[in-house]
Amino acid sequence: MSMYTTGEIAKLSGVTVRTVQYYDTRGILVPSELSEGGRRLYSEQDLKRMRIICFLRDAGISINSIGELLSEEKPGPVIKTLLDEQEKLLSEELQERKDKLGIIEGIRKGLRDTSGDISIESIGDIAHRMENKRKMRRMHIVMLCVGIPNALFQWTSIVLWITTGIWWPFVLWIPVDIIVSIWVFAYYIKSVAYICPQCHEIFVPRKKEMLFAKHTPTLRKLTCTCCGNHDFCIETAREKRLEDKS
Amino acid sequence: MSMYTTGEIAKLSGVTVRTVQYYDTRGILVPSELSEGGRRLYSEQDLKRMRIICFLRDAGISINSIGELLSEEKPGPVIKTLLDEQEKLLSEELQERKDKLGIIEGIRKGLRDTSGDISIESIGDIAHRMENKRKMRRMHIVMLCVGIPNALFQWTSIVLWITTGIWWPFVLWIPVDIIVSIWVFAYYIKSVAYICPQCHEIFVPRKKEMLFAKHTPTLRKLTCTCCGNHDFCIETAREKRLEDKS
DNA sequence: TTGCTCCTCACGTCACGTGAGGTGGC
DNA sequence: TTGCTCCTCACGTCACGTGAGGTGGC
Repeated sequence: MSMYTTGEIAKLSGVTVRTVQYYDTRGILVPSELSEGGRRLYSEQDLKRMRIICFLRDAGISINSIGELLSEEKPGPVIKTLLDEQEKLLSEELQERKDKLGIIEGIRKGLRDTSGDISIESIGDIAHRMENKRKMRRMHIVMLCVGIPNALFQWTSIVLWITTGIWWPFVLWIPVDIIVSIWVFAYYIKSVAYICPQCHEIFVPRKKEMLFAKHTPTLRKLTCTCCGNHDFCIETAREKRLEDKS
Repeated sequence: MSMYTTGEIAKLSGVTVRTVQYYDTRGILVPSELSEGGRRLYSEQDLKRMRIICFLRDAGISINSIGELLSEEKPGPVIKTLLDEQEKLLSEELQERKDKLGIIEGIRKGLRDTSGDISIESIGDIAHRMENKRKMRRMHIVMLCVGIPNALFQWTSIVLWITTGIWWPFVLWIPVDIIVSIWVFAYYIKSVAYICPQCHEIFVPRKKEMLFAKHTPTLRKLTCTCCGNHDFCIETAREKRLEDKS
């Protein structure tokens, strides 16, 4: 029977000689013969095994796992768990790359918006704006998830009252509505801070002032706790360090 | 000015103490002070730098590249090439995961079709069938890419002849059509082999026999060059080792 | 004899994680 | 004094790649 040398096995299975040698030292594909001069000689069976190893490797399964799998008498259950684990891992890694690509897109956008020279600080600003956007989006989602069901129930109860004359669901819901509204407002107050346009400090305003201040979706007219300036301030997500102070 | 310890910097930027120490030894974030006892002390500036480092790291940029970027006076062009490279790398890695997930799906399907116990050989069979499918698909694509334009031109010239009486494009195309047809057939013959249902050997039939043999899209009635059996044989992609023999 | 292939060390990769054994600072 | 935090080695990770220096086989 003709035997294959290391180089032949490598070429036939599309790997380097070094890889074939490595699989030998790892005990995953030991040549079935050795020549007198100590050279590795592989049989047709070995080639088939090598093909299977490469196939599983192409699915991203580790050499250790392939070794265990191949030494198993009944590989059925082992391979199934292995595939499950591998699929989970790959899906996570896939999502990770997507997230990273998203960050890169964000940096690109931020750089386009940057006027003048790009400095290290401007990268920091981009990072801050992106982080802020992410946090604010999360906050808005939480508020909507609580607020919308509440509003829906309220409207439904009003419609019910008008169309059928059943009034008690509306009345019963009033205290719940008040509690939910207070919670949403408290959550909102606790989650944001403002950037003073005068001194650029990030500050947390007093709750009472915030409640009655003029505002747009992203600005609010407040008195800076740092420099005392009274003007429209940019809303931003509150950092953990500031949370202790409030 | 208050300074941060290693642990504080770590907590504020969401990494481990070990990572902060590592960035110091790598020279990427050297603490601006050391206490008398040799402990690292970080300034507010250091924290900002750390945030930028973490941000770029989250985009998957290597520590080396971040180091180079931060030591640059005008980081504009450097960051742009870095982002391009990183995007390319991530896209490749993304595709790689997708391919691996595809292989896992293929193994799953193959295992469902496997009757009886799952053995190492059955994994080999699945690998072989998948590899075969891939190669056959590639072959079919090449054939279609050549065949369809040729057929289209031929039909167009016929339509032209019938509707306007201009006959010469059709006549001129006849020799081209013959050459293309021969090439497609030669390519097809060169790309396939057949599995004998009797002896399970993969063989390459004689060209003449193949040309006139009865066939379906996946089967062809041939004489096995190994055992002489004459029956419908399964079409499969030809391996490189067999190509030399033909 | 001359290329070519193959052999075995032994070290490098990348961004940290994990002890071990010792010490600073409240 | 007692925890807690921090310090510096030093080794491990994963699947090989890359020389170096030597040798088998045509």
